[in-house]
Amino acid sequence: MAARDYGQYSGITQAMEIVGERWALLIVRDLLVGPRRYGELAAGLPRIPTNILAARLKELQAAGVIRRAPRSRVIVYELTPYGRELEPVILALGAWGFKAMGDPREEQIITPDSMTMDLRTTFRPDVAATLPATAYAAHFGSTELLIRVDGPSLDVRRGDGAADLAFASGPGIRRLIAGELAPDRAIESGVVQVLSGQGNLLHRFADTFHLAA
Amino acid sequence: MAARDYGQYSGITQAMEIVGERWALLIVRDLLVGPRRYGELAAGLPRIPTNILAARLKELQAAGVIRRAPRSRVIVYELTPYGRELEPVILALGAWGFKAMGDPREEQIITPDSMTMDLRTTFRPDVAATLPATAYAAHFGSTELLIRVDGPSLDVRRGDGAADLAFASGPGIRRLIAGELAPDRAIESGVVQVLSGQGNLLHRFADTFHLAA
DNA sequence: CTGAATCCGTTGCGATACTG
DNA sequence: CAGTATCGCAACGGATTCAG
Repeated sequence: MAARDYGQYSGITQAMEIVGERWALLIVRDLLVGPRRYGELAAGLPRIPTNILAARLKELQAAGVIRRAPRSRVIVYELTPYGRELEPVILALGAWGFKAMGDPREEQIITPDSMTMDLRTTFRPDVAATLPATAYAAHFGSTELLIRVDGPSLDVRRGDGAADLAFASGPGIRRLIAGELAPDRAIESGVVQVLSGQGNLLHRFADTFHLAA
Repeated sequence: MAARDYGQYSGITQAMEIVGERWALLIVRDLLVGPRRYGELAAGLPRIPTNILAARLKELQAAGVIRRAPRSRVIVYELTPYGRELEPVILALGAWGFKAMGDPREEQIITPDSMTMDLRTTFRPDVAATLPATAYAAHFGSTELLIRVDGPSLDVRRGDGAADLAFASGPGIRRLIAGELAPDRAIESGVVQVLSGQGNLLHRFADTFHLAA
């Protein structure tokens, strides 16, 4: 820590010394979705070496950002209250990065947790509050998310369920959320495939989840 | 980039691939205060190796976060509009880290730019708007800042100037801002030394710059 | 089978020296 | 003053092995 600290006394350097190491904030991101087991974290961060994951978990624990908790016979990792206060940081960073996203590279995948946080990032509670409560079932490759919007509140969880609109999409969904692609065009061009429900509900989805440039 | 990317298609991983490298966000932090020359950046980041600074500047430029600009015969680095959009990220990170700060370690220093951003982080525009316009001259070791609060707006610049309250302080100022130390106690205990003006203006300062736990 | 620890090759970082 | 070059080391990446 002596050679790797920033030698400065300020809020940002302090934060960087705690969560500035590679992978640390991505672990926090996934834990913002919910408590996770070691293997679940490894699965959500496909390229993380197992020794690095173990090291980060220890460091984040020592810093009071996460804790190990026994949950019905197995260990899960979860954020402490202080760790949960990183949510605004993750959301701000996610919004900033979202604008720089292009088309996905070959090896880039979408995980349920990363998609969940991207949805939280782009969610507009003020807009949603003016719209009727709606449930969307979204299929991104093999990951299925049930997205429930009710007034200004958002709930995303894995799995399927009753929904007003069910659709499948690849990474092209980003262009819909970014406003680069109109909902109608998204359906016409096959970027989004409506599986059930009225296709024009995709307008509502695009209004609810949107990040202006 | 192939071995060091995160292999995921999401806003946060995209952001981390651009500004996630060591030192990158600290460079952005200092540039949020204003355009800076190479040597000024090096001086503000005392422990950064010069080759790393050069490398980061190139990477940030390539990513469209900063640009080199000629300013009256010399080159300065400045944020692009997109780079400036990192301000909410830096402020959120700074606020989070601020809460974890303890007493400074031996080698930790305070730079004018880092202190300026810490002040911006803890500035409460809503509170300031209810208070009279006030100018503070703050001396932290060898760095002098002129802090002008006028309604909900804050202006911090280096150097001295006419002020309603001039004071000197060491890193103990953090405890004042964190609310751990009352303004009166700060003066009594010598943590803050009033150089000119009415000492009770320090109350106003503590109200204006404050971060609750 | 999950949750790691170990080993080793590679890369990025830290420190210092050097150059236009 | 604004970088570039060099070198040792610590951290990372990948695979394998080990413990509960």
